[in-house]
Amino acid sequence: MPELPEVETVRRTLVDKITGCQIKNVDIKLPRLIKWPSAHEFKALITGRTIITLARHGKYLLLYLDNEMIVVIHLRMTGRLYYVSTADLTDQFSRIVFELSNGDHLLYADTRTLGTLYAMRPDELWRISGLASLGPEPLSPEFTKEYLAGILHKSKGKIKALLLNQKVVAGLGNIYVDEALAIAGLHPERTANSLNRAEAERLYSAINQVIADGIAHGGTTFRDYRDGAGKSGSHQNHLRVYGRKDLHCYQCGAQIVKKEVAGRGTHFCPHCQR
DNA sequence: ACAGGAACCTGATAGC
DNA sequence: TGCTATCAGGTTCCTG
Repeated sequence: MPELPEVETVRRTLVDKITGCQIKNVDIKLPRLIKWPSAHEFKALITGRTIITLARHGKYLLLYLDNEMIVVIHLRMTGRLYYVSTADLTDQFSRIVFELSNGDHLLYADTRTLGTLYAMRPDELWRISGLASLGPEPLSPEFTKEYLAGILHKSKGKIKALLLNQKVVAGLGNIYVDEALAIAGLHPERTANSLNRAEAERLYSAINQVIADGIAHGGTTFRDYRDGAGKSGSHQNHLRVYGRKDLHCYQCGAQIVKKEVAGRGTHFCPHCQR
């Protein structure tokens, strides 16, 4: 479900509400979601601690506590993290409930239960391989045209697969990759090293643009995604190709194609993207 | 290096 | 109406 713009929106809509709150208790309804340490230790480590801040790296959320511990959360496909004010705990997919000392709750809900949670000190974060190996973030100083061009040049795989790789760029997922390729006018099955300089620069700009737009619109809600206040995003109203199979391309009128590429449902305009 | 498939899960929806 | 197949915003692991 959530890609960088969705996870960042969750962070922004949550950080001010929970900073300074003490975690009075943790109700772990589904212990197997806790990947490190044991669910029992997880609960002991964070109960009674105060939340310092909420950060994000790629698609990971990092909840900093006042005892040097960091609760790391990955929402995977259907995870949702949101603030519930009046003990309104009616979510049927509620999996982990953080009870706050002010009487409110920070709720982790997850339909497919693929999400993962950890509690670690900063020097233990290397254990989360996906977090430790993240590439640069779009819109960051580390993500430069030269960096992307260099990666493209030495990669022989399909451009779609490359962009889904979190080691290459942190935070892109299936929706935003399709959208970035649409904006750049590039076919998802192009080999990465076949892009010329101008195409690489178009792709670079498209990635930054689509991520910035996604954040500005509060993320894309197709089904499950909600922000930290339980609200939907609106970027689904701005998508060019994703979810538009057989509909007409806004630019040329051709029918949008959906095809499996790199193991994922992939949408593109066969006329505009080459 | 890379491709493809399976695995981890549950539920909505499309099709018959 | 009801049953079945397919698909889903992600990541990791295994095989070829």
